[in-house]
Amino acid sequence: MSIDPTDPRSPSRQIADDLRAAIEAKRIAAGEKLPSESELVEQYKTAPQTARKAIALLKNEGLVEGQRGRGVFVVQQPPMIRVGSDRYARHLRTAGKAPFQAEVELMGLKWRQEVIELAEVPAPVWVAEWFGIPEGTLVFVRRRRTWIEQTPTQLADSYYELETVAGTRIREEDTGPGGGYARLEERGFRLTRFREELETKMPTPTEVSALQLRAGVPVVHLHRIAFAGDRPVEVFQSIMAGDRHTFAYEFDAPE
Amino acid sequence: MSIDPTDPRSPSRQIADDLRAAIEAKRIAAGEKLPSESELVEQYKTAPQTARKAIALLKNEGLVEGQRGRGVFVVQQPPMIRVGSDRYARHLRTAGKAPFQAEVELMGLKWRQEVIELAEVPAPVWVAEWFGIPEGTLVFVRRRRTWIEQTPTQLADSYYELETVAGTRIREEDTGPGGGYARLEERGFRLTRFREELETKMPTPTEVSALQLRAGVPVVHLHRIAFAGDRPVEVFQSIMAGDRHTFAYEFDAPE
DNA sequence: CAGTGGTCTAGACCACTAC
DNA sequence: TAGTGGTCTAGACCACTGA
Repeated sequence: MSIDPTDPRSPSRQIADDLRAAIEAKRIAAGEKLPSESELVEQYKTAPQTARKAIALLKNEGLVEGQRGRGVFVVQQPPMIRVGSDRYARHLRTAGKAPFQAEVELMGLKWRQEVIELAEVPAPVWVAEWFGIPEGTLVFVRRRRTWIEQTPTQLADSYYELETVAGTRIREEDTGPGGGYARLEERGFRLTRFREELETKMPTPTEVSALQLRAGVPVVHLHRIAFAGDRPVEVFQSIMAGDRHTFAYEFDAPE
Repeated sequence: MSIDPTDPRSPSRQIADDLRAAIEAKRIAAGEKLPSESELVEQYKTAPQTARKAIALLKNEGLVEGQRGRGVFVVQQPPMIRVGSDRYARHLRTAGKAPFQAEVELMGLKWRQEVIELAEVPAPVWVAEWFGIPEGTLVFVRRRRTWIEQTPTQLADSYYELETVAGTRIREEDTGPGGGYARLEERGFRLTRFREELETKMPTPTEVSALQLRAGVPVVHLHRIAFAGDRPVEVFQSIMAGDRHTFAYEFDAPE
């Protein structure tokens, strides 16, 4: 392994490509250590900063992770949580499970929610649009962070019109068995339909620390609207760690 | 604006945070130029490499884009293509539109597909699993790249069992009006159900060049299985540019 | 031709780990 | 204490843009 000066790829790129190939061919397995910076310098006869840059490229792809004083290691992919369109099944709610909880417990994992904020706030534009109310009207928001085992995985905000949640446990820390959706149904909002929209992008630094994301891990922005008949009763936004979630939808062929 | 040595954030991070704030507050609008490297060096009284690193951080977030000889510019978000669960509607196929085509033309955009490979290949593991056949059995694959206007947006592979596509136009460059699904239905496979699975990750360098991705743009891996009754007739994989697609699913509340 | 970004070289200090 | 990664400083060359 050495650098080919006639290669149009820059030296740092060549080193990165070599290492990536080694990782993909499992010559360096998940959890194993990459050659150290000084070893790369010696192997490739290059400057330390060039070796560093090669490693930086791999970090930004989410393939490797540096640990100060120890080395750079091939990332162990964390277990994926499958988020499916069948998780809103009513039978789960009547069994006292909130949608996300059901999903996670199915995989034998421990689940925890941390309530960050319960407040009345002026409705953001897109929330107001779904509710069909003027922008800035007061709405109730539940902000929370979801943990699975020891890792945060999701930042979730649920918005409700004030009269929808007046006097319900949705305004309290603990919404009770079955979660918020169970409380809505008790209030007579029979949830009939859901709409979900997904986007992906790189996280902001705030998101990186709130979700303890490694470099090179994108996030998924999930928007959900829960309908009771034609009426949107909950508008939901979630930012989820991209390396810990897959999304599955199953549907019949529309006519 | 200057660097605070007591701040726990590193200088490059402080500069990046300042610039990001300016971008988010639209003090620097989309398409506008950031201060040049030398201007940053002067403003913050720092070394050029530190300013460079700050800019590199923003690039990896997909917020800015460097243009050699011109400057660093705030990224213009490209228009998003909405990929919805209603795009498989049969009435579109009978109208001669392939699913993706219908979606895109609805937005008034021009659409083009470039066939990369038509071949019989040994089935990859996950494809074999869905078809319920031994790994390595020969299957037919259509690999193609989809362009919208002047930009590539999707790398798509469709897998079929050999007997499913024998003697059909699915094996040819041009599948004819309504696309591959229309041909399957003509053959008697009435498509009744779809399953889609989504994941997101950072692209490989190969994907970066094939999709002409900017730094800091993740990709979405979409897997789809098309069922005729209980039988999977097409297994599909697509890698899509994360900054050009949103995904929308609408479904009734399961019982 | 001056200005700008992209990359490399060279050397330094710090924080942390493992022995 | 030696080895490792993380960051900064300093200086250089090249490729490209725009006046």
